[in-house]
Amino acid sequence: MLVRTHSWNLSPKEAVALQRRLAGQVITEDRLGRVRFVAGVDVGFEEQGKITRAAVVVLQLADLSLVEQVVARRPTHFPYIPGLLSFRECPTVLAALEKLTVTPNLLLCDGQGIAHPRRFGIACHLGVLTGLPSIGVAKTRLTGQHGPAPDERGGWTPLADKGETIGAVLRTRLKVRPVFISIGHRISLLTAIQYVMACTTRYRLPETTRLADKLASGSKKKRA
DNA sequence: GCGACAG
DNA sequence: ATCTTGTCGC
Repeated sequence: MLVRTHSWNLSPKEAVALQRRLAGQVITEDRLGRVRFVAGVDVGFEEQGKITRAAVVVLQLADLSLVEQVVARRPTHFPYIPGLLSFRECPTVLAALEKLTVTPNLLLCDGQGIAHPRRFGIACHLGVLTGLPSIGVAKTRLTGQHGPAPDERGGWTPLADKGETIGAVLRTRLKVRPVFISIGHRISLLTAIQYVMACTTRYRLPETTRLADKLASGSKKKRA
């Protein structure tokens, strides 16, 4: 598939300025058609961090069966700085997305969407650059406050910051720590929660994320 | 100044 | 994220 892009050779200050500008392009309401293919995106590292490895898997939403999987590797060019994660991971993820022959209708990203200091986490960045609806699925919190999430599967409580709801703390399974869901692009929070649950079967994380994670980090020499 | 801090 | 073995609990 084709993707938009921009310079990635930026200083942290320039990156922050770009986030403030691109944040204005995020669409926070449902603007997605029928969702048939859902993609999962994840990133891993090789050579002690020297190489960034991005994996994208495309599943058929109906039965969560694997339709396509691609991997891309690039030299790591930006450090990990809380709030600027996308500048470290996007270039390689975009390279992987360009290899896809099937265009997904929705992107589930590993990290935050608008639940970010400048409301522009990696899910927003990937959504805006691809033009695809996207959702941020993070394992831990970056910013915002919240109460306890309900115990039952599918239960959630708002993640708030400065008076606004920026996401949901969602219990995907009974007795497991909740995940942090937030809007990436072209989708509402309620719809995002429904798709995340639709992609989650017997584990805490959605199948898209699990398969992408396996491809991004577990194929070189780890688990048997 | 101090504490927080996606992956 | 990554470096790393066994171990506690459902």
